[in-house]
Amino acid sequence: MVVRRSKQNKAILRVLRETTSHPTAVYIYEQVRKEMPDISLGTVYRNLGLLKQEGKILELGLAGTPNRFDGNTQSHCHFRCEQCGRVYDVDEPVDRGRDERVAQKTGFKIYYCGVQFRGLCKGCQS
Amino acid sequence: MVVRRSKQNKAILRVLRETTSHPTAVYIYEQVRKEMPDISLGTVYRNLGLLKQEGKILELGLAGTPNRFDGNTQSHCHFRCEQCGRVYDVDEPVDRGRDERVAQKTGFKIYYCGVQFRGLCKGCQS
DNA sequence: TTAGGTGCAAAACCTTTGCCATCCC
DNA sequence: GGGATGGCAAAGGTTTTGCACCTAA
Repeated sequence: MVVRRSKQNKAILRVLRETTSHPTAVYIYEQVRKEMPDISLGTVYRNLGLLKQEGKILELGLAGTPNRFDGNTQSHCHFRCEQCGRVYDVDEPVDRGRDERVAQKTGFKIYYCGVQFRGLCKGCQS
Repeated sequence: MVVRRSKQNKAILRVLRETTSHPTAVYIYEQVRKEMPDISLGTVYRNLGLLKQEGKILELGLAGTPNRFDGNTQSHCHFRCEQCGRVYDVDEPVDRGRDERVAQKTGFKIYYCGVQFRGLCKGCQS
C-alpha cells in the first residue's frame, strides 16, 4: 500500500504542526475547512488515523472529552485540566533511560513515554 | 447531598479493587452481574462517575478503546499496549517532587501525575 | 490507468440522561 | 415520608464505514 499524500492529508498535518493546543478532530476540521470548505469530518478522522499509524502524530485519549491530537511525537509531558479539558505542554525532561529499564524488566516494546499531570489550570481555579 | 452507599456501588468498587486489570465499564458490568443479574450498564456508569468524583477511583482515557478504570488512585505508571488495548501497571517510582516544581512553575493545581508508556506487550509482539 | 482517497450520510459505539419505581434513612 | 439510587430505554456525542465518485502517481 503506497501512501499518497493528498492535499487534505497535508493540510491536516500542517494544522497540527502549527498549533501547540492539542486540538480535537472537530477543531482541526474547522481549521482545514477555512481553506477547503468541502472537506468532511470523516476525512479528517480517516487521515488522523493514517497519520497516527505512520507515527507522525499522537492521539491522546482523555476520559470524558473528545480525543485530542498532538503533532509532537517526542516523549513529553502534558497537563490536562479536569475542568475545561484543555491539554497543555509542560516543559519538564522525560527520563529516557527509564524506557530502557522498563523494557528490560517487563519484556514490553516501548514506543512512547509521556508524563501526564491532572488538575486545574490557572483559569479554572475559581 | 448525602452519599448513600448502595450495594451496587459497593459491588462495583469491590470488583475494581479486586483486580489489577484496569477494567472497562462493560467488564465491571459483567462481573457485578454475576451476583446481581438485574444491574444495568447505566448504573455501572453512574456509579463509576460518582466514585470518580469522590476520588476513590481513576478513569483512564485511552484513544481508540473504551475507557478503563483504576481502583488505585496513587500516582503510578501504566503501560498501554497499542495492539490489544490492555493496561498494565509498571512498578517504577513516580517523582513526587516534580509535582511541586511543576505546580510552582505553571500555576496549575496538580491532583495526580502518572507516567504512561505505550508500545506492544509481550503477547502482541508477534 | 488505477489503487487509493474523498464526500456524504448512515451506522456503530460508548456514555449519559429522563423517567418512574424502589430502597434506605 | 422523602430524598437518593436503580433499571430501562432512549438520546447524545464521537468515531467509523459503505459507496459512488474523484485524483494523484
